[in-house]
Amino acid sequence: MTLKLDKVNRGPHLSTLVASSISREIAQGRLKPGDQLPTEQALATTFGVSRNVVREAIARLRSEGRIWSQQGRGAFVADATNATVLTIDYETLQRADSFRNLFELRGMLEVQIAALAATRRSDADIVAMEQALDGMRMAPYGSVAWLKNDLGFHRAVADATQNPYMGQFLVFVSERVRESILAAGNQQKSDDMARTTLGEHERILAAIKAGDAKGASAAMTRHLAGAASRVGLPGGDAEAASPTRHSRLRKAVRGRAG
Amino acid sequence: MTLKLDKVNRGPHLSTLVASSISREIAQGRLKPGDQLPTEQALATTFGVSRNVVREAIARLRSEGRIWSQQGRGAFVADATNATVLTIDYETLQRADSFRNLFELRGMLEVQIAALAATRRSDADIVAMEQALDGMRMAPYGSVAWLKNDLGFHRAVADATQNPYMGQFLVFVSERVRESILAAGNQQKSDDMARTTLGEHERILAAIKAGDAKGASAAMTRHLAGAASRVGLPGGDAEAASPTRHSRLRKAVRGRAG
DNA sequence: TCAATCAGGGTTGTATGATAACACGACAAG
DNA sequence: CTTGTCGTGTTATCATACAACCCTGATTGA
Repeated sequence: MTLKLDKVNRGPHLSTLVASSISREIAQGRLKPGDQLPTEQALATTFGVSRNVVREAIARLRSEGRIWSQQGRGAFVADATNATVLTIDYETLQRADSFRNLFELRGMLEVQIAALAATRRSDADIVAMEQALDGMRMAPYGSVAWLKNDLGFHRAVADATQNPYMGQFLVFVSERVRESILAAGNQQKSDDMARTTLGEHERILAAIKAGDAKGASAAMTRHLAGAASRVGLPGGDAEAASPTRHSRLRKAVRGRAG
Repeated sequence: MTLKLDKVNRGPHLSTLVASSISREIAQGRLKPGDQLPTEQALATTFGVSRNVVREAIARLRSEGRIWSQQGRGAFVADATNATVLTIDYETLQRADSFRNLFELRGMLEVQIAALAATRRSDADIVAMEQALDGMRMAPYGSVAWLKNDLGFHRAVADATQNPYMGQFLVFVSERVRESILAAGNQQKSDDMARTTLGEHERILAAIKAGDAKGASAAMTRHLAGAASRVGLPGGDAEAASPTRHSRLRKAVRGRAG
């Protein structure tokens, strides 16, 4: 509760600043689970805002499961596991290792998603992937349309698992990865990259189309390694999360609908 | 915008009801991305609440990335990919296939997390796992303390990957799995289950301790298959997400090897 | 003594009105 | 056609008031 908000800072809403400020107090342990927050009035005066703004901030934290409040008593910090939403604040996203870690997590998900998609994909899923691929072919590399279709392809692969949470999680992680790339700001593009990336996508699609789970995850692993190197990351990390290292244990998974 | 809130309903906050109501409008497609929401005043009158309540609801939706607003213009529905937080509402959680899908996602994460943990774990990570295991041994099966230490063990494994997002995601998914179990309400417990579960954990720990990535993921796969059957799910589902999909191996494992 | 009741202050939940900041179109002046 | 101004509508914020509720402690009654 030390931060005094500066009115000159007129970027985000005041309630956002208050919320992230309280959030930081919790994350850094100055407010522990079970602790009672200062009263809304007290928060309003310490932050130099109206009680209304404080209430909007608290409503936000409450919806995230970070705090809970009871009329007549006050607001209290909730247990960490009570968090009902998963959020990565921009501050964390900017840390140097954030990109690497997020990329690793995404690789973990995506390599297995590709394998599962190969065994479960429907014809409609294939069509969605091909449409996204066409969208990438027509857009310039790195453009908004390109990125949109790139994400759309990966989303289509995830949806082919017939598990809606796969797509939800993958898109979330992928968006965070993209943001952390922007935060780092180190990216160069070339026509060669476009061709390479498209080829990687095509190989993924071919494997999924053929119902080849092993081939799909392998193609995805290669794609992620390539993507890693394209944004200046040693490609070995994506592979560490891939099942390729357990290849002896795996068998070719029988395809379903041909 | 058809719902008229009933004041008699005094469970959650009014802002929560308004937020979920608008949220539903978006989810069901009656409000599409780019659409402008009614003015705060209009929402207030249609919902029969004060403008203050509407603002708290909007603050919440804005923090979730579902809408964005600009002073002097209005509030607009954001693109689906703009979601800055990952949230699974209780309504979705109650659906019959939710548990199965979440369990599959968790398995995907956890099996690879186990392998990665085996190659990266520090001594402190091992200590944390052993502490959680001790906590499980002393608590009655299914008790709050037991569940807490169970989650603690899996969290310790995830933290052993030295990637903070692993634990963050795993805990989030695990909590949703637990909630969906509670929503389904089908669980029976026995002392035998406690012993079996503990044994599964011990084998995971042993493999991680030995730095055996292959063994760790295999042990985790077995554990998840066992956990699935304990909550009345065909164990094959967890296996579908694991890289050790191998029916012969599974047969050999059945009946507590090692 | 002990238990029940009640009054009071403090806190959150909600309502209401007002003002500032901003966006946008209409409209007149050049 | 361009530009500047103004009026209107909307969000962002402030300030105040009241209702609902919790907690505590005093009062009361047995």
